[in-house]
Amino acid sequence: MPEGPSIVILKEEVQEFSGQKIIDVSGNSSIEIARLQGKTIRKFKSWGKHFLICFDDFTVKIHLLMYGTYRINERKETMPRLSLVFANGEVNFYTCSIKILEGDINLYYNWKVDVMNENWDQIMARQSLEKIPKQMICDALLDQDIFSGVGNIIKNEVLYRCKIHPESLVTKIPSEDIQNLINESVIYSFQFLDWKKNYELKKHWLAYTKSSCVRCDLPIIKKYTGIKKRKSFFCTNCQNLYL
DNA sequence: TATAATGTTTGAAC
DNA sequence: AGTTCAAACATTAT
Repeated sequence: MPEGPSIVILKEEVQEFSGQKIIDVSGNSSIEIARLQGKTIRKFKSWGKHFLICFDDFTVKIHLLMYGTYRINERKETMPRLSLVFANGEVNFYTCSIKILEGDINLYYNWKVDVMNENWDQIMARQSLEKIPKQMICDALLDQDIFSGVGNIIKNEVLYRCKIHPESLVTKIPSEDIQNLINESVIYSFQFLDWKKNYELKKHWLAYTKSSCVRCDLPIIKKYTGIKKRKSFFCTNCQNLYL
């Protein structure tokens, strides 16, 4: 379910509940959800893959992890982890991680590292990459403290677009290619957003889950790469390996 | 039916 | 004590 763009969609879909009072709360979350009863939602925010429900003095952080889902104005068969009912509807979250962050949300998050945030700072991304010269770029792209919101699909697609082999070492990649990669991580994330809204995300995949390269027709290599051992899909003919 | 998949935290092991 | 790694969590489509 969730890479950054999917959380942005979630945020947009619940806007009708922004400013609403929670008239009923339930769910099997381990947090003290009764605390939300009667509270008014001040704002919905997102930071990468984190979905944030902000109240006056605290914030509920929801992470959909790999299998998390949600329903708006409908329910699944299973009990929600968290269900919020308002005068004008309800939102239900399933199989997700939920935590409460006390106090000012700005003290928890650096908005500059969220590729889809208005405060995204590509200079900071460059600087962060300079601090991990020996890492593989496939790991760096998944680093939520550098490219918050980027997941395995975006990782693979951006590397393919930029013609960079996922196992390339950060410091060995030419500066222009690094810059291109940073730019594309944002561009692709917003395209992902549009495509997903139109239910045509998969149609645009060039490398992820593909079996042959659309540029040269040679086989796409599938391999668990880097420290994070997430699967990479790449063309050894079209993507340069910098070691 | 077994497998793999858009992810992260935790705690054991070293 | 600091680092590393695999297990755990959990759902659905192929």
